[in-house]
Amino acid sequence: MLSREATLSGPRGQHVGRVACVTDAKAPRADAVRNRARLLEAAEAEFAQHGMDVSVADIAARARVGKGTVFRHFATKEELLAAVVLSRLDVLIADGERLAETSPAESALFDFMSLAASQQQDELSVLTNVDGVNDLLEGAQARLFGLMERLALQAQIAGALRDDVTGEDVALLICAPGHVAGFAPRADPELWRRYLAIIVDGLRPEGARPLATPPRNT
Amino acid sequence: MLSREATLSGPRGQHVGRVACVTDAKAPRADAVRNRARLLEAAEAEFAQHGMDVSVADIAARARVGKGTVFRHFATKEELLAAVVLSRLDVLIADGERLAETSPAESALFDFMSLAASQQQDELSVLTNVDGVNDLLEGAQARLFGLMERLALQAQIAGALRDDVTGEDVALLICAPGHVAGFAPRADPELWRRYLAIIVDGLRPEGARPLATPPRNT
DNA sequence: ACCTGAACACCGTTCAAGT
DNA sequence: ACCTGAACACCGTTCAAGT
Repeated sequence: MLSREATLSGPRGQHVGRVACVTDAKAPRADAVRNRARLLEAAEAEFAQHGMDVSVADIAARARVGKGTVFRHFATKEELLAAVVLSRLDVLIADGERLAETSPAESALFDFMSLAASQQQDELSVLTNVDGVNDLLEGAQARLFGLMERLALQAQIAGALRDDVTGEDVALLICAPGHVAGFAPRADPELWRRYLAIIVDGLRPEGARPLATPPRNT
Repeated sequence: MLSREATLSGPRGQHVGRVACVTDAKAPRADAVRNRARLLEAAEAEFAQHGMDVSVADIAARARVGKGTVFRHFATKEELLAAVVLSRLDVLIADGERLAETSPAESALFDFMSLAASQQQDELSVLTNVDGVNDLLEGAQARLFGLMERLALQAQIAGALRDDVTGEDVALLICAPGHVAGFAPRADPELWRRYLAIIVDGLRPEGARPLATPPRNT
């Protein structure tokens, strides 16, 4: 067998950010980890409330640290947002993986779509728009797409999902309901469910008509 | 049902911005109208290229006017964007009104959705997000929703559209394909067609399942 | 090693001075 | 009436000085 990659095939790739092994780099200082955690918490709250418009000064103030500290932990304001999104995405994916095993095959996919859409996840938008160098995000995206692929296949076998769509298709479509419903000025905050239902109907095999445009990787 | 369609069926609402009638306000100076036109043209090009990130300085430079002139014509950078979007939306709506009369009843709606989505219209996002006081936008939005109501009704009578969706539903959903496809890093620029097709399948009567959440005005 | 706030650069917006 | 660029305020980011 290939023993070169033995390190990779270990039980569960724990992904602790950087590979901080025993003899590797020195551990970060205590106040550093505390400040980082505070920043993430403050940023999540502020971003949720005011969107991308909050000043980093406000976030720093809420976290009780100096402005400069923000940039010691995160290269840029966008990267801070990305970190927040990433952490939320992590728990979402974990929930999805649980669903994939516990929920009945023909509903797990749609249950997950509903769960994901419910958190107004423009997450994916951040994931792909901060674009470029950030490998953390690439990883999370890949992991999400993997999960979706699994859920999609499962649903297709159960006859609940049309055969001509991919996991990536479904993953991308998750963003639509929240985005679309956000345009209705002062509407029922549950309006997104309406559009998710319509999209799901479009994903079911019953009314499916052949798709002209191919997915990403044919 | 909204029966105020009568006002819409007039001979082309020309919409010249403000109602500049004969005895009304004095006509604007010649250089003012020229500069306004230049600004709109420059802004359209720059926004299309760099998105909301362009500096107003760049736009002013391209239009060959001073920075201050921008704010004499448009209260804010966002309002300038809104004006650009509004003008594009005007021609889109005109095209749609033509479609409503010439195209066969069962395809006019979907043809229009395709047309609208093809111009990566995040237009609506601007329409509703600049929010508040801007009455020009309210007007355009109302006009668009009116058109969609007409197209939707037509399609429903022809049996091409499920009965439980409104014109507003369809109008909002138009934004989804472009938005969603934008998340796929370097994909086929025609990918939006794929998601439009799926959404349209969800809008057809064949596979429709009852919607739990009601539309805006019941 | 990490924290901090003063300093810098940039950009949206305002305004006094011009025509 | 409208144009203009200098000036202002604000904010993301950097950095020298502290511990």
